[in-house]
Amino acid sequence: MVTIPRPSILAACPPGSRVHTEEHARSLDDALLRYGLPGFRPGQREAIETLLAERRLLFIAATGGGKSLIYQLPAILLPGTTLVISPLISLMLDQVAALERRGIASTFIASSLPTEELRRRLREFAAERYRIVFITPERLNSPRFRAAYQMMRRPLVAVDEAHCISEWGHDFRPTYLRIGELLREIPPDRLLACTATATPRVRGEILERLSLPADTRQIVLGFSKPNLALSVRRVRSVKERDRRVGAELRRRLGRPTRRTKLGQGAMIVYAPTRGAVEAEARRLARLGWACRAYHAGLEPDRRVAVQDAFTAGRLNVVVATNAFGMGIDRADVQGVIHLAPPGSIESYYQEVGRGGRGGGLATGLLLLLDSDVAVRRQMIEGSAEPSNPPPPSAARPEAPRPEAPQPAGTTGLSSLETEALARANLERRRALFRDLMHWARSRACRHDALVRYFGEEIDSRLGCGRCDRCRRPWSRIRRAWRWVTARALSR
DNA sequence: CGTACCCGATGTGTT
Repeated sequence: MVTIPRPSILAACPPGSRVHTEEHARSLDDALLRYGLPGFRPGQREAIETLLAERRLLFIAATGGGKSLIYQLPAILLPGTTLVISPLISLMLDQVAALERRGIASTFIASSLPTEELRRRLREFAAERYRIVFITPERLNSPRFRAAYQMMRRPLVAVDEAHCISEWGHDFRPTYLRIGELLREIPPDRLLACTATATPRVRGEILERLSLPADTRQIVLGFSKPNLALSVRRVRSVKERDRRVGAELRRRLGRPTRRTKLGQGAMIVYAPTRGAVEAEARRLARLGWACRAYHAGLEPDRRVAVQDAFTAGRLNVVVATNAFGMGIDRADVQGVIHLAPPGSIESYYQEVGRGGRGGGLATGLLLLLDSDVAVRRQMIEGSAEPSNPPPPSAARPEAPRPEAPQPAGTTGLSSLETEALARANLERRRALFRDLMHWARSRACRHDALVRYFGEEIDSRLGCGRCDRCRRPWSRIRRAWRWVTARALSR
């Protein structure tokens, strides 16, 4: 474990800026009006005030809980350029579009831009023409970017989707683990991390990796999604799995139809591999559903087309790998089906949480077929091979790579250390999957167990009343009994 | 056997 001794990466701030006053509060309301909103939603004002007064905050709220306002409002109030670190270029596009509609000068800087445009934006950035600039964590490595930012005012850095630090940093996108380190020479006055899903453990890791003190205030608005009706079904064969999927689609959407509209309902079907996605999408299309496959192996244009068709309501079923999700905003998703278990409760919660955004009832059906569970296990075991396993020799025969056992350019780790990290990461992923399977097999209320996993206290032991566990007869009787005894005791 | 950034070495065709 690499621990960073520095207590804080925040820049020293003039003491006056920490004082919170009546005047300050009024300027918040003014800013909100200018922003175009009539009032704060629960928790938002407190979060912004905390960020302004204490200069650091970990903010956790379900999707739609108004996370972006927590950095956007301070960005309007504070002089200088606020930086938002975001995992996906597609997310940055959405955010910039939304800010432009509000008349806030913002942009993103990413490799997707033509060189000339990239240069222009860097110039404008350096001249502090933007209120908010979106970047990926990798951009913090760029010398040109760093040099520009170093000369600028740095009121706030916000790490959006901060769970990526823990979810991706350990293997897939290592820069996520180094954000704190990369900010050391360009320290912002304030630092905000926000996400919709993080266990207490992950929250601790986020703070640690960002070099924020462990007592940094955490505002957690809650994980409960009572409108989700969750169930887990063990299935014996592919045939039975197929039948369950079809039945669930019909139950939620009615008869298969190719004519779909926004508001009529939609479903997301998650599959573990690209191959399984393609196969299932073909099967469902044959059955008459307006459905498309989505995974990272598709042409970029096609991915955008499928996502747009889904959010616009021209499709009501998407079969996808975990590539589908972040930034998907459709209110009438009535259910999420998992053909196979994802790698963790965090992933499951993120994915199933794409249902019921509009507040209506939505179902989550997780199917467990032994061979699919095995596929997930293989993915976990295979993923943590020492660093990136080189592609099979057939892939690029004419590219003679210089003998470089260590890509030692960025990390100064010995092979022993990298191996130890890989092993720890493997253990970590095994444990995450164990937790998911434990949850799947547990007899507790699905909803309550999920919420408890994320560290939220549950006072009512009555269950959600909607999940498969709560709907079993013995469970209903026990619940009724508890209710009666609780009432009797309270007299 | 899934998830995404990065701009940099190399090659091909144009004026």
